[in-house]
Amino acid sequence: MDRSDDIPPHRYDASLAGAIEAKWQDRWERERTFWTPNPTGLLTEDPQGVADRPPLFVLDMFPYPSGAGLHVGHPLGYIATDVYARFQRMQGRNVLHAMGYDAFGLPAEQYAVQTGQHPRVTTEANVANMKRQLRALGLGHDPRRGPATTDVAYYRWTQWIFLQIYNSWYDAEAGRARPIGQLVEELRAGRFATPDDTPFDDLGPLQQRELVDSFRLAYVDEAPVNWCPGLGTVLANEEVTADGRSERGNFPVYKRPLKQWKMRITAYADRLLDDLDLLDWSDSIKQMQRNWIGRSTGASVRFPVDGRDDVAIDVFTTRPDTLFGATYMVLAPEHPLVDELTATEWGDDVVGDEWGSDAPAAWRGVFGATGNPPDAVGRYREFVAQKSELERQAEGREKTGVFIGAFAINPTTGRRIPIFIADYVLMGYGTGAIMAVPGQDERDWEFAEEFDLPIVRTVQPPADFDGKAYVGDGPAINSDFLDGLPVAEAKAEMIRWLETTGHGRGTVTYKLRDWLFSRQRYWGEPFPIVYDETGLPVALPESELPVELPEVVEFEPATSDDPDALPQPPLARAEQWVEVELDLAGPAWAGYGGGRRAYLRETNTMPQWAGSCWYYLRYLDPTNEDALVDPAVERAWAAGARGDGAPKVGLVDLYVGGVEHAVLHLLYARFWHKVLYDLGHVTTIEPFQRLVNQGYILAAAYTDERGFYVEATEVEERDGEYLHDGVPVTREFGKMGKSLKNAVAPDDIYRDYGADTLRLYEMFMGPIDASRPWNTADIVGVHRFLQRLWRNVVDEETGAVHVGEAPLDDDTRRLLHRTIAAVRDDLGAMRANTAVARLFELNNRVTQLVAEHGGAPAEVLDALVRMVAPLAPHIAEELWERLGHTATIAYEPFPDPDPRWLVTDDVEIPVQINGKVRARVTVPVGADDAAHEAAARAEPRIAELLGGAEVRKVVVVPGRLVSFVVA
RNA sequence: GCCCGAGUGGUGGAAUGGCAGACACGACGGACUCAAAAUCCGUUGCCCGCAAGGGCGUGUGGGUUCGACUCCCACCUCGGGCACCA
Repeated sequence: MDRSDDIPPHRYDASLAGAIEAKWQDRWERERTFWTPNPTGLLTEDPQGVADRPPLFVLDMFPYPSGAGLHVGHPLGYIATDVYARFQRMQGRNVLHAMGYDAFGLPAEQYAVQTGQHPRVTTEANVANMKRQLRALGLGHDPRRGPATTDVAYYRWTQWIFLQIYNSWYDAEAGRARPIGQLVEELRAGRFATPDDTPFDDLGPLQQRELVDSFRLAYVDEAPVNWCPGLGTVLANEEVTADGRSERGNFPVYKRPLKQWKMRITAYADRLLDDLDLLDWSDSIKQMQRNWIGRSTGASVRFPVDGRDDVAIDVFTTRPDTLFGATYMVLAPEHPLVDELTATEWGDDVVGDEWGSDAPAAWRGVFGATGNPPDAVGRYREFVAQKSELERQAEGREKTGVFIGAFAINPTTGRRIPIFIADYVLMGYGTGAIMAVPGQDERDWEFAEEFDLPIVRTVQPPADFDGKAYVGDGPAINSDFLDGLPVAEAKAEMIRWLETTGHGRGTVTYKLRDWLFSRQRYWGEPFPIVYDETGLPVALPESELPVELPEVVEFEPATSDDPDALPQPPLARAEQWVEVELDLAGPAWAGYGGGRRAYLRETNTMPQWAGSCWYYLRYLDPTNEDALVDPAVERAWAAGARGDGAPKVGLVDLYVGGVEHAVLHLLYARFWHKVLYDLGHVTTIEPFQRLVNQGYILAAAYTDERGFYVEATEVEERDGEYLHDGVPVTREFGKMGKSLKNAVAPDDIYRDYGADTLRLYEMFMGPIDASRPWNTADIVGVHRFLQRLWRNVVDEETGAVHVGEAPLDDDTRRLLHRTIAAVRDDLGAMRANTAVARLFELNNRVTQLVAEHGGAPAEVLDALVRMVAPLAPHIAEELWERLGHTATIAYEPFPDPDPRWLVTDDVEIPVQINGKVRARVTVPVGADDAAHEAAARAEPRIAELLGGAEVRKVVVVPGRLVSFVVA
């Protein structure tokens, strides 16, 4: 017999779910259900009448529109925010929720390289496919507010923001960015040093420009950068892995000095660090940002060079208290002073090319075995340059280096101490030079042992200490005026001494480096920058925006295996675009511009992070052609309060996304937001008030005996063994995706169960911030719930609605109101998993009532359907309509619990004897302690167990428990 | 090495000082059925016991408390971040 004949015609199965879902998605679109009104501008239309409600901005980290489409891991966060946003709409908020696309970037470009098809074509096709997949989930987004970063109308404003940053400088004294014009005023007023102390207006135009450019928040710098020939582009520090490879593609990365754009994020280090305290983010993410910024407090100390009064070496140390124990110095191999200290000629003397009679052979080591100091330095630098980052790792911490023939003077002891170069000192941190204190630093100890250098303890280790360098606390020794002081006090005292004597001062250093901002790619935002005949950059005026990407034949930068290959951006090949004649009126102080002249365009493009740094701002006012965002619109959405009622400092109320952006996107976006704040374009000091990092969806992945992944869908389980084509394979769990061949497409789940089931399953799997393994077999549980819910309203055979047939008994009423209270709490706190469990319980009760009475009380069904609406909106809309309502349920009030039904007359509590539960008794609510104890003692089993024993103590927690302690 | 986070039934998980295992999957048993599917009902942490009942139990070991999955100390395992950062 054909099975389908047996299925009742009105059963909630995948095909009915599909029909219901399509119906409501169409209707939401047609009725503009999720259009969110702005107070002014082009988006004031208010079809749902919610403009006066308190605002709430809910945001997802927007997706990259990949050609592979979505798998069920992607929408986890989108469903969570949708549930939250829908819940808040039912709580009376005007909710802004939308979805754009982060569409610049490598994959589209690489695909274009392979196929010759323009990246815009594939990008747009991918965006369309992803929109279709997301629409099928029933996400309540305002469809007008989701730009793609590749839209010219969007990246015009990315370029505009770049100009704002370029035309700003950081006034450290004021603690904020200011327009570049105000810098010129300050320079004229003599606030900052000028070359040779020449008054600013007496400097030549070129010198003026160079001086001003050196202050800008976006600047061109020639410095060692991460050059990745395999990708043909340079990369930010954040995009390079610990083993010196590109995060994308895993190609080797080399440090090369190249002229590149940078952004002065380091100017904001303190604010980026300190303002974390104002944000509702997880401690782990805050900690990751703190570590990345890496603020260390200590001192900078100036060491004179022996025999040279024209040079001194500045070091940074976090342990100024150990200065008496500094027995040698180390410079980074590429430190600029090295050449000078080993120069064969300076002044009238010739000293630097001799080892000197007091240099033991051990100091010269293998690199200085023959020849003079310049030879040794040259050999060592060559040795270091050859080492890839990977080799450095593999060698571990083995110390290498060489004495350079010069000595410095320890300012506390007056003793001559030798100067070394070694690659354990990094040019990029602090001053690129250290004072070495082997007694209190493990690395210095190892180096001192290797090169037979003196070791002086300046902190007394405990008696039982048998290690080498002692890094703990203790009284200072061998340190003259510091002796006896604990570390913290000794630090403070030494800083006082340094500042009094002029040998140094207290100071702060950061691990954070300026952000490398240019890439040699095609598919990114062009810079609004041209170069004149001086080779210095000139910013285009706003009227020249947008600078559109030129058409090119080849999209690929030159890639290479050769670490010495040079970057060749694809835009450089668009010669007609690069060479441009413009009439640019420059500022008077710089003396350029005026009349049509030839310029060359910048051929680098911006990194993918540029567009994602500010997209949330554009969601506010996506069609505004006159401003990034209308100030009145920005103010309106910034006006909300935090959950606890305190004013918020971050614009976005709730931001949900993956933890992988902890130090990339989230740091860059905070930086841009703060610049925009300083310049008066936004009114909040932070972009994201509350951040939730959703976990990953994991899935079983299988490897064959060679270690290769096999298609997870083709693996069968037999007697606890996993077989692929009959061959045993090994199971592991990993993040769902293409690379592990374990992706599950949402389209398959829609087809078998419907989108509401998928939404509910993803929410029910576990807490939002935990990773959870996907298990298709578990989906039937939530699908059955929806079937039962459906059947509790609609007769499967006739399609008729049956409600009101059952009386509403007190137990059910109590369960109803307890459920309302719990679900409301859970959804407000983004604990959808437990909210779903509560709804299961209530629905199971309703199912019993329907079985007994042929229908459920209308009051219960009404509340149940409202509570289900945020989680499974399509079925809720359909049931709501069948229950006789005409308007969408999306803005219906979420049910309120009736406090009278949250309390009961009696409560059953446990009775413990010596901490073990021995019985339960029922006591009236509000009974006093004595009544509790009496009820407990009256319970036969307790009476028996207490028997003649001596009760030493009775603990009563009214309404919770009674606990006897017996001897 | 340093800094976070996690460890609870066969499985996903719930409980944040007060009845451990809510809810769900799976499994087992039953009703319906010629049969199966679907649906509905029941049982389901482990051990002893016919039962009443008892013992054990939240990674390991200790501690605080009348009472600990929850707080404290030490350790183990797994996951994440950083890593010669002076």
